[in-house]
Amino acid sequence: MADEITRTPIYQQVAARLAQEIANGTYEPGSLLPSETQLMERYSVSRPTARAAIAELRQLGLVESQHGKGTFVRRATEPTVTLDQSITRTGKTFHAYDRQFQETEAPHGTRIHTKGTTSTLLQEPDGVPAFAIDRILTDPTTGLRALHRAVIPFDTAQEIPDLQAHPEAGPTTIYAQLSTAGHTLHWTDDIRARIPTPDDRATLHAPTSSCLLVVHRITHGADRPLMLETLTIDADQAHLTYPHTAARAQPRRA
Amino acid sequence: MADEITRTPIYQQVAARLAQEIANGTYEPGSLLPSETQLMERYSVSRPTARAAIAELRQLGLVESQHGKGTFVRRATEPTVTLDQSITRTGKTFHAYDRQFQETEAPHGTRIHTKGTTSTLLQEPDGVPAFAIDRILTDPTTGLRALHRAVIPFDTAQEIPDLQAHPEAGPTTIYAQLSTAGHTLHWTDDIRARIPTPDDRATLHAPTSSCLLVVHRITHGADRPLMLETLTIDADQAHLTYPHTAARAQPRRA
DNA sequence: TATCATTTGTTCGTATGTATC
DNA sequence: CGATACATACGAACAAATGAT
Repeated sequence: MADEITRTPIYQQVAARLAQEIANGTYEPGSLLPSETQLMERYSVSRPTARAAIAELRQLGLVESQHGKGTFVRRATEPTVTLDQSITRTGKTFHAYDRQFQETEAPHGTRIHTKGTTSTLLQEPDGVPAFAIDRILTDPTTGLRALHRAVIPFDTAQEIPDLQAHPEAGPTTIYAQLSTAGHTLHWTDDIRARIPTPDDRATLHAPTSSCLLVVHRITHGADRPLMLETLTIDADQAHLTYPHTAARAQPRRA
Repeated sequence: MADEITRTPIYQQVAARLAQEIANGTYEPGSLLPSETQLMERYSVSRPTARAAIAELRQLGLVESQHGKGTFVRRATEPTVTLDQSITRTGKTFHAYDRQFQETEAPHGTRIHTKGTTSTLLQEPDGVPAFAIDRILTDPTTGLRALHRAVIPFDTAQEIPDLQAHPEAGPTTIYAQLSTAGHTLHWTDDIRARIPTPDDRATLHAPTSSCLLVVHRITHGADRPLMLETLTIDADQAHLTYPHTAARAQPRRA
């Protein structure tokens, strides 16, 4: 690289140049990037440097390497699955995003004590006993997998016999139970994003995923949070939509 | 590493072990991880292997390296800034998240032709002429920076003299203008997450950021999309909240 | 089926640059 | 200035996956 003065590392210069060539179409989506050996010759760098440049592109999500085959330019991949996050009701029946998913495995319930973010979102101290029900949801048309966890404090479950007997019911079923028990429900969705752990990638079957969207949905009664749902999806494959309107401004609760 | 049989790479074994020791508190948040030289001795590996292990932890967001000082265990960092994404109005005045931000620089307007995701979200073909107004917003209490881009098709601007004269007005101002022009407004937020480019990191002043949250907000009139806003923030520092209630289920527009 | 060339993955060794204290 | 630490860069070797011969 003809750059002796600036302090930009060589591998970043190579990466930047390759990124530009991908952007302008020199290397087309789906095509093979030059092999490490070829990059060594072309840019007069060592193999570790060529590898570092490719690693940079991988981290940016521009390319994908396959052992024994080569490094491919990733196709610009817009998230395809749209998750409408609005909740609707018709009479006593609630509808939410879980309607578009199938359960591939039986839900797995455990008893936990809340802590950390869970406690914060439920506005409870740490150590409150609760049911935790984990599910793997699958979108049948695309194969997208999502992780769903529902956390139901014992306090909430105790009010409602049906809920206590079957905490592993689906969220919309629980909404209906809470509603018929006299609660006026509203929700707060809390949306974050984070890097997947290797475990996340395995359970979501998304080995190349780069970011996860995490939606915490808190179901509120009139005075306090009643349950917490957490939905985790691959941000490369799915995105969220929220239809909404302007509400009349009102004095906020403390 | 006493592992001659399994095919797990050594650097991943070291990384997994360090990750566990970080999780169980052997290495406390904020403390210094053993240096590369120490890791070489402790695990009987070479420097590149020790470095690869640390790189793995960096990618998982568990540690942060500082040139000349060492590698530190990152404090478990919950996003601190909460962006309430609801829109409220009092009379003719609209309020949105932009109320909690300051503009550090003057907005930068250009004329563009829509393409790609922008066209899709505006439900227009590619090549439609539009104003694009870019802003850098700053939360004064925390220093969080956010990127904001408003895309206003000429079709929308032409209806409204004030808007055409000053397309660089803030979103809530534009909502008011559209509303007084007779439009009944509603919004659809489209939420995605992606890895930051080096440019993103620079403009957001978030060199260690791992994921970005991207919110596309489409302002709809009665029949068609009127404008598109895009808000980009560091997911490590901020999260979004959407308060909502169950709407009556209604037949959907095609 | 077996072999071989190609390609990426892993691991070692070593040297130099540069930031920090 | 020197010691320590991470960053960059080169060279070399072998392993493992892939596809073609």
